[in-house]
Amino acid sequence: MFANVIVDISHEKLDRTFQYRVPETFSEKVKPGVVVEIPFGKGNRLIKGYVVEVTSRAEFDEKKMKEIHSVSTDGIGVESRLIALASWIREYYGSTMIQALKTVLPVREKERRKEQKKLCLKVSREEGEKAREFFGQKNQKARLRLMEALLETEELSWEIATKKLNLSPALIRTMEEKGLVKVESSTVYRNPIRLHGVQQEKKELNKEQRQVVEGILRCWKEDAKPCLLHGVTGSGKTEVYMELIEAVLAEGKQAIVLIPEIALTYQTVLRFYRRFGERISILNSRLSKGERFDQYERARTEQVDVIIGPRSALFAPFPNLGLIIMDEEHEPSYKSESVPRYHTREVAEKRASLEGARVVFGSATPSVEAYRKAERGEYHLFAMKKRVKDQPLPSVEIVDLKEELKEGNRSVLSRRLREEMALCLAARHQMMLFLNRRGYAGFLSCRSCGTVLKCPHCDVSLSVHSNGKLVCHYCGYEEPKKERCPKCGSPFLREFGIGTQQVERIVQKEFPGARVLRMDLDTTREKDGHEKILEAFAHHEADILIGTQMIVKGHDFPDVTLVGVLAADLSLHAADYRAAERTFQLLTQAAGRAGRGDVPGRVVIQTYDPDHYSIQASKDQDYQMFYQREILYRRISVYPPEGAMLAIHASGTDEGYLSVAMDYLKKFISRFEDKTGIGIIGPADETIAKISDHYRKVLYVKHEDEKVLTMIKEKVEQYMEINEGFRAVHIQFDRNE
DNA sequence: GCTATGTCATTC
DNA sequence: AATGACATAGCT
Repeated sequence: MFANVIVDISHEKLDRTFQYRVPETFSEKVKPGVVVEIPFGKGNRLIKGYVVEVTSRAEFDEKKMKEIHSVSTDGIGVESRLIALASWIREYYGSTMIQALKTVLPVREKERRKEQKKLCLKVSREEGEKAREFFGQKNQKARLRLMEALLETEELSWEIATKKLNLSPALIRTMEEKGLVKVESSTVYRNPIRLHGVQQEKKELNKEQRQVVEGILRCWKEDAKPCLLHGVTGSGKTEVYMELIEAVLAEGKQAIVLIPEIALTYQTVLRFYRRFGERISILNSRLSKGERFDQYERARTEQVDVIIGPRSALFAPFPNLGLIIMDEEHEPSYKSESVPRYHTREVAEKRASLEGARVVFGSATPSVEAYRKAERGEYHLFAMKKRVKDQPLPSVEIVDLKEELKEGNRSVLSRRLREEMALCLAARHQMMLFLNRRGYAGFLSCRSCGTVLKCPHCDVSLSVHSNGKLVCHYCGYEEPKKERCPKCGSPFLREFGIGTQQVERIVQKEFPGARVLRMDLDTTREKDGHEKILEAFAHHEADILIGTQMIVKGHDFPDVTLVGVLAADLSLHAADYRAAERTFQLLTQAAGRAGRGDVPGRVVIQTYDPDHYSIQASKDQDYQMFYQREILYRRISVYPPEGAMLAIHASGTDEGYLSVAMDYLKKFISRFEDKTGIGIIGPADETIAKISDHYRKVLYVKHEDEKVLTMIKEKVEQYMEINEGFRAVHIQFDRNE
């Protein structure tokens, strides 16, 4: 039996596993996550390491392999539990162990500890000067350098000594043995940003919130199942979370609060500070690697006991984790976009079960996956149906754009929406116009021959920017806007599709007096741009906010009484089985932005497909109706959660080669078809068949049981490893996408 | 030929 | 990161 071990030394070159033989006597104790002592390097010095994988296959010359020296008894720390989690991530999502470890044990890189080691003079100045002269006479340059530096600055950091003065560790040690210098190590934490003088306060819960809190606490006593809290926007889920956190802290345990990156606003953070003061730490993308590491360190040493942050906060190394809260559980940003492509919901559940912690998922529009589990009794379900201040839910109106077109209105603004906008402006209220679409600009197409201008490196059309350039959103390729069609030379190039920029122009023209703010990739590129715009809007510096997805999340704007969704079905036509779900969630959320103050809100949804169930359901804010239709669709097509999917994404620079490789892969997988009853779809081009000159194809494997897919994934990994032909093809796995 | 120092590859 | 192997400069 062999164990793959990562060594406890932070250096890039050692950032991989080493294989050791497991002596018979330890074979019981050695498993992923266990801390072991191993002989390492030429001197076989004993160092600590973490077992990452136990295998019967020797991946290294057995004659040269060393044995594990001993199994550490105190090896049940946080790290080992996180490594066990990484091991599961590797197996389930498909990645190398290193990739999994990197997501789970963040930044164990260079900036591990700052100014950890220092050198200083151990003898008096006179003796030091004597020594300096002695080394000078004997022409011992390195020793001379060290003495000179120490006589000058008194204290010398390890880094400067080894890098700048080019002193070897061996030399420093001999100097230490001679009793001339002293090596001190200390840990310095960088100070995180703090909010001072914030009054701690606690809000009284209303009856509905009270009931939910009590219900969840009761469930915790009975079993370890996660709880799903389905509460309409504005029902005060955050207060419930805080109450639950309080209960967990009272037991001497710690809590993690996960929120989508985009919702991590100053407002949210402030609310948590008010309640938990110094005991809380915030992780966000603005922290440097070092600062981030310090936050984790503060968690490990229990200087804080609540951490709030986006998906990476899930891996906070709390020694006694009691609760994981995942707000807006349905948010797509919880799915990692890089390998391992884990979903935070699944990993949170896994971590909780490994560490005996509780999980609470919350959402106004739960994901179909989570709701299905609640329906099956795998989660406890709680509902909050009322808004906190008893505000009525906004009234929603659907406008059929086909009708508008028939009556000769070709503008992006329907007559109904324009009326409402005029009323809203007259009342000095605010409104949000929501363009349900990623990206923004339209594309150029030739009216004579129909050619669409495309990126030469990617299979997407080029977007028209206001600066007069054509830009590719996938690889960044740019070219000046063409006057003539490159194919037929016709000067009649037309811009298709609309983006926020165009909407802004139209609104300005239609309502010249209104102050308009636009929020999209262009206006938020600068640091904090996102927050600044929302802040400005909150301070009533504008009447109309135009934007994409990003404006419907987070902030609370009490003066917003009108929300307009310009083209609700845009997200409906994505080539993705979750399109209807995304649309429903976005519309419900957008609608939830209206009427958070005293004046009831109004919502106008424009669409070409007014009868679609996800649009109808969002009109009445009827989650049940949406869910019933959607789960039926998933069941019929065997999509998750009514079946599991494994996507095998492949890319390569040679299209023909890639195509052949995928056919081979399909043939290989087909061998398991009869035995397991898996379904294979594809191979097919990805939605975007080429990005940055890399062709992309995808193969889907379906089965009711996810374990079968894990097995298939494992087989494919092995097959590719043996098969030389797959060298030029890059493969990534994805679960349930 | 010896020592102090610098450079480099290696770590299961 | 830390170590030993090896190369090289400057000395007796």
